[in-house]
Amino acid sequence: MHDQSAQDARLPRYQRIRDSIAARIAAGEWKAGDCIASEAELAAAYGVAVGTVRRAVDKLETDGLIERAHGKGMFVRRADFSNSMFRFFRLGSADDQPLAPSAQILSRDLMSPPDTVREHLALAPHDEAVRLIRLRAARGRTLLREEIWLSARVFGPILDLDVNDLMPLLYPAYERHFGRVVARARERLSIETADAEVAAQLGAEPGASVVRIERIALDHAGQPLEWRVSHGLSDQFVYEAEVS
Amino acid sequence: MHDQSAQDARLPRYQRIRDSIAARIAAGEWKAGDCIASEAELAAAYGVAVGTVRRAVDKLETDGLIERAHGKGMFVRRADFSNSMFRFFRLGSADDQPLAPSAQILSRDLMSPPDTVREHLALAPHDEAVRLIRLRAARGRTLLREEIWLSARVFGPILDLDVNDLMPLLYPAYERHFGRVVARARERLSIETADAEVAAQLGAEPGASVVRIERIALDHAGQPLEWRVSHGLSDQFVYEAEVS
DNA sequence: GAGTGGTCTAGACCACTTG
DNA sequence: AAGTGGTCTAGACCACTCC
Repeated sequence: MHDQSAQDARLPRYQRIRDSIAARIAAGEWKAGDCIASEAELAAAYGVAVGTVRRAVDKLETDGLIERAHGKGMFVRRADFSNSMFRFFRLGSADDQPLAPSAQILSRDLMSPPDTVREHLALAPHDEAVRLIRLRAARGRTLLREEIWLSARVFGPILDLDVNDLMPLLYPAYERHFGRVVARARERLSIETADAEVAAQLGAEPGASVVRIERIALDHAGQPLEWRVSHGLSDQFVYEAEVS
Repeated sequence: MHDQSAQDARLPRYQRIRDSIAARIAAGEWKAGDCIASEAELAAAYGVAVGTVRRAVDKLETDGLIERAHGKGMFVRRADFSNSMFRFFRLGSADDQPLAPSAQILSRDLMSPPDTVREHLALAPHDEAVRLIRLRAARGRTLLREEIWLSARVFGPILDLDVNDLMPLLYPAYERHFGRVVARARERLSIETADAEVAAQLGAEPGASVVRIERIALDHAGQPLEWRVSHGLSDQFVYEAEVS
């Protein structure tokens, strides 16, 4: 259990309890669909008032990790919130097939990152980085080609993990193996023409119009965890955002 | 003040208080940037415990209507839509010229809106709507072609206003002339090929790749004010968003 | 009826900002 | 020092689900 924030006395207790419960879910203590401990049990276990536990589970609920059912209990959410595929593409709208987008990791490399990556991940001058190349597909069609960068100092051991430990989703794997929780992200979209490599991997013509999505993923403290550049076919692409 | 939910005894009190405060902001009692009443004052005024007021303002904060500053107070958020152009395009990156994007209103019409517009604006079956077509340009290049729909019941007089009263920006004009404040919006992006009209107005070839931006603009109470479909040239397009 | 989450109270103490 | 929001407590009572 790599549950740093749960130990950090600077954070409020409801936050530490929230992170602890999130880590216990991530560690598999409660699996998707399971009913977790009741509010009263959690309060007793953590030695706090019920109201404090309620604040923690309030946050877990808005974060999408659990669902609460009045009179029944609190349940680990089945649909994983960190699956960005569904945020990016209109798929399975007509027939309500629960399509399972696949992920295929093409490569994992330890390398010296380009300056832009170094900057986004706040790496020191000679720090190395891990680069993953991954394809995401659904309905037998490759929709996303992702280039993912991580600090080797933190995520180095990811190179030696069994590929299945990184499936199907990466963010839960970060939490499982490294205790790092992606709390939020900033994204930047633009339109490009595909270069030869991206075009080949997406099954498109070089020069085809593709969407470029840059994403910096941050933990609850605002520290950068992951830098990602994804390219997607534009014809099925859709992106939704709340602006204020 | 049509503050139905604040009277509906079926809703919890924190919800009714939240709606009441939202309505008071929408009515102009507190304007953008203003410090609203303190938690203690609100609790006394509504005759509830401070904790109940806190739940109400928690919701207002996550809804983005107010910001809270520890030790100072709670402030009405200033939704800054003043330059949506800059949210959409990378311009003037090299030389830091504060370029002035221009706006040109091509047409203003009273018409029966298509069903999709009727739905987004929550119009009654025979309500009419106002449609504006507007071009946005910068650096001598047309970058956005906007199709803007408003309820004629609310915004009908916009047809008779001097065009200069709608310049340079529409949202401030809505507030000036109709007292309607855009508080937030939902946007939906996708990629299309330009049809003949859009291509001509953007100075592109028909079939060129363009960005389609749908936006529903809402007031503080969540009522739809404006529905807008914009098309932009994709080569200079960039879109930034915070995800959580 | 027992157990669950949902609402609400009335305080305590702390941390931050301003005068 | 006074006023603000932030955390936390220890209860009360209600509404819902399941046995």
